[in-house]
Formats: sequence, C-alpha cells, structure tokens
Amino acid sequence: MPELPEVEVTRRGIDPRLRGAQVLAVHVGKPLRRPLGREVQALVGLRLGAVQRRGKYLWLPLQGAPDLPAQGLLIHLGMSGSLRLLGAPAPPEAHEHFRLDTDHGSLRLHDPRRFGAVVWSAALDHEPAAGLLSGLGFEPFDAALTDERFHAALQQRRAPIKSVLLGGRVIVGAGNIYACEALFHAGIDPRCSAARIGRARAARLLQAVRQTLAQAMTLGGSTLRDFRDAHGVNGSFQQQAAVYGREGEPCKACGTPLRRIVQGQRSSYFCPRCQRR
DNA sequence: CGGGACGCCTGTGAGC
DNA sequence: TGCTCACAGGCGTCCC
Repeated sequence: MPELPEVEVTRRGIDPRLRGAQVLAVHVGKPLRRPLGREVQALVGLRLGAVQRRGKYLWLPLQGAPDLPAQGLLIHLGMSGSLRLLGAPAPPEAHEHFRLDTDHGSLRLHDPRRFGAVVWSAALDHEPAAGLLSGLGFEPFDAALTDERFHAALQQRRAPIKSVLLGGRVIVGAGNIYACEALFHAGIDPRCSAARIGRARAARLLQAVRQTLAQAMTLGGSTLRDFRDAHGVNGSFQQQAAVYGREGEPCKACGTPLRRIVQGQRSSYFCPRCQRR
C-alpha cells in the first residue's frame, strides 16, 4: 500500500510531535519481515530527532546525550502498514506489532499482513540500514534529478517502463498505483521498454511522476483498505485515479475501455488508446 | 549485472 | 451460509 505519498504524509504527521520526545517503553509484537532483537529495549530513555524519509522508508533517529552517537529505527510499512500517534493511553489494537511509547505520545505500527519492517541500526550509513537503502534511485523531488539524468538512466534499462518505475533503482517512491497513474498522464504504454523512451517523453514522464506524487500527498495519499495517516485519517487520491483499479471503465480522456494486464506479478492499468509504446 | 519469479502474511470480495 | 480462489499499497532473495 504505502507508496511515497503515504509514507511522507505519515512522516509529516509524526515528526512535529515526536521531535524531542523521550522513549518511555518499547513493545514488540508478532515478528514482521525482519526479526527485531532485544537491542530496541536499550532505546528507553533516548530522545527522538527529526523523522526523515528515504524512498518508502522512515528513519527515526534516537540519541542519548548530545555527545553520544545517534542510533535509530528504520521503518517500512510494507503493503498494509500504517503508523498512528496516539496522545492518550489506549489498549493495543489487533495487528499492532510495534509500539514506541514516548512522553509525547504512543507511536503504533498497525500492519495486518506483516510485510512491514522495523530495523534497528547504529546509523543510516551503517548496517543493516545502509544495505537496505544502498540500491535506491533518485528521490523524485531531488533537484539533481534532471530530465537528462532521468533519460540517461532509462536508457540503461531494457525492462518495461512500468517495471523500471516499480523497481526503485532509477527513481524511488512510485508504487503500483502511482506508476500506473504517471504512465497514463505521460501517455506511455506500461509495456514500452524503458530504453526506447526518447528525451521528450522521458521529461514528460518525470513531470508526470512528480505531479502524481505531489497531488497524492495533497490528498493525504490513497486508502484502498488499510492506510490511515498518523491521526487516523483516510487518504482520498484513489477517488481521483484515472486508471488504477478501473479495468473496463471508460478512459476519462477518450472513453476507450481501460485495460488490465499483469507485469511482474503486478496489475497494470492503462488506456490502450491514450498510452503508446 | 539485469530481469523475472517466488515467498512472506492476512483479509476481503466474488463466484459457486 | 460456507467454501475456494484470486487478488491486494512492497521488496528481499534466489535463480537464470
């Protein structure tokens, strides 16, 4: 579920309140994708720094005294995860698998499918965090990602453009919903080989990815089923989707019935008339 | 190395 | 009502 917009909406929800918060207790529930060791119990007493995001990962830095080295938690929401920050004490919900109680509120990870992960790391550039982040491509809103660089990176990939966007090694943040939406807005068929996309179309695609992600953040992300922001509010982008989840329905631009195909075990939705190879 | 398939889990909705 | 099947926001790992 959570793609970049949902993760960033979550970050914006928790960062202002968690900054400077002192950890009072850590509760670990059922195992997630990666087992979490007892080292997290040593986080009690530490204080939260500014919550950061890299791709679909959140990084929660934790520090004891200013002269001590920082450490932190790398959190990924997987397919069905969401973080809530509760002000008042509340009993754990079903599917709540990690909890960080602080003097500024209780941060709770809710994740029915348990594809998410909470990983302790001594620093972002130490293992295991460094390894998890090492293969990631450009942040979509990084000014260093120019049209030329994006085009050059696509030239290196022969896989279908949809798979390249999802892979996250060229550009991070677009998952299945937003990759489909961005390709529609750029007029590119998801089966088109990335290497065959010319300069002008690459520029158009980069702009479409940026606009799609930006609009989704404005709308609080997409809630297909599980996603809630840190305050429990649903996203509404899914109501605006041009193609995602709309197989058989008319294209909003030309009326042609939208199609669904499977690429790399994932559904791709597109307009066979508006989107060209 | 690039590319593709698998597996990790639980829940839900459609069809029978 | 109840069963079975397909499918769901992601990504680490393995094999060719």
